Amino acid sequence: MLLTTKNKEDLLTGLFKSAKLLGFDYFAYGLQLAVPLTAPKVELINNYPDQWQKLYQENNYLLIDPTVMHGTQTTRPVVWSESLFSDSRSLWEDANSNGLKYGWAQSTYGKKGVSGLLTLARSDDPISEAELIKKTPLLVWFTQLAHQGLQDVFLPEMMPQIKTTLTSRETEIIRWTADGKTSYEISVIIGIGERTVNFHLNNVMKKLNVTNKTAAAVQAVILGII
Amino acid sequence: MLLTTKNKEDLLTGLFKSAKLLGFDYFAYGLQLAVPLTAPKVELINNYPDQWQKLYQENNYLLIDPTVMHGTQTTRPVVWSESLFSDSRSLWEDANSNGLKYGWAQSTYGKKGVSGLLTLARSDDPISEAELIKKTPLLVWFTQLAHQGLQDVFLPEMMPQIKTTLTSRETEIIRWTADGKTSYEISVIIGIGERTVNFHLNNVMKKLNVTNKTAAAVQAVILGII
DNA sequence: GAGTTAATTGTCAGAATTGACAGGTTGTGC
DNA sequence: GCACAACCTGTCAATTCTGACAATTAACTC
Repeated sequence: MLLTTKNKEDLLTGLFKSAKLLGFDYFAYGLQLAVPLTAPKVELINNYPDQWQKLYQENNYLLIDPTVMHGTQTTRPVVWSESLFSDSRSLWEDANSNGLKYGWAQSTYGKKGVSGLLTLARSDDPISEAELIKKTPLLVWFTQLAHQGLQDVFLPEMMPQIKTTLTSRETEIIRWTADGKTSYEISVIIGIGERTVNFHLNNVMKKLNVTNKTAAAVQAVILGII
Repeated sequence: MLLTTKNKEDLLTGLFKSAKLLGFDYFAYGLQLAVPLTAPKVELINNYPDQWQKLYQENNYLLIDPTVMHGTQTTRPVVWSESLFSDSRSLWEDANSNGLKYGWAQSTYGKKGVSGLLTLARSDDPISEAELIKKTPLLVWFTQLAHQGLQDVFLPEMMPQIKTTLTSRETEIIRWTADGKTSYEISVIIGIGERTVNFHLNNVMKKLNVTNKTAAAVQAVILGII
């Protein structure tokens, strides 16, 4: 499996092909960021039938998808089943009628609040216990590889802030700010003018593309800068 | 191993005893919080000789301890060795002369920015490759149990904020705040008076024991409230 | 019905932040 | 020597936040 490419097309082709080799016609991956907190960005990548993709989006199935719920709770793999979808019958039935009958999903949590959910599915041939026992290690490994690869490709464009670097003074000041100190207090603590503190804070806000200290501090924490 | 007690004394006694059973005279555990960001709280628990504890603290060895450095980078276990301590000779020599010669350490990352580092050490009998192969699974398991137990006991008193719960309105408002919205903007978004937004923000700040929005939003993110 | 929790709104003064105008210093690498 | 990055400082107006004084309404539990 050659998943080391940084090229988007090649990566996706490789993933779809690998999914096929693992016995699944469909490959789907959802990448979710922690930000913005009030409406986290989500990117969906898959080779599902167009009609199903459309249905899924129109009905906002993402919000009630039990495999997504499961993935936010734990990184343990889960196999699609009648009971799993008991609280979302319409989703289950629509999926079935679009040829999505048997599936396997696992989520991953990364740094910087990034989480991913990989799903493999097919129309025929239920997933047996024996198949699971045999393939689980491969599937888990595949999940890791896919997560890594897709994150590398999609994260920079989904989260441009990720590339920001702060100078040492900026880091120092945003850290104190995150602890709740005012500009004046920080100026006393590190022995510079209050005006200078605000100057640095301003630069941090520009770099992180936000309009106030609060958002800057939160971003810095989420990005792991401080 | 009975590590299910919530009683501090019993837990420590149990841990020390278990360490002994695993072949180590000394048990040490460091618990570090993410907050305050500028001076993260640290709690050290161990049964090292008093003199060594004193030395360690006086010389601020925590800041240059290579096992600590390693633990912040990765959760892979590490065995004490001459080369590991090559950049901190005095620490290594002082440890040796206090009977701390052979050791094993592993860190763990938990939720809410909590991380722990468990160390097992002894004076005699080097840790052989064979011993490692045989004991690693046990040691890793022990680390998990110790981390869980110690976190349960020490976290509430180290991090009283952890018990805070916000009402749904408060959560909603602090989330928008963390995204950088002003009180007025939030009042428009959710359709209430600006005064009311500030009232709720005030309550959040009181609950989290901070004095401004910025610190409140950062706390909320770190605590996983939003 | 009494007590509790959550949510809402009012006013106002003092403090802090934000954005926009610039300009000067220090150290590093080519 | 010169470009460049990082750091430091100045003023000022408009906006925003913080803390302190309360008070009312709705929903739920006992």
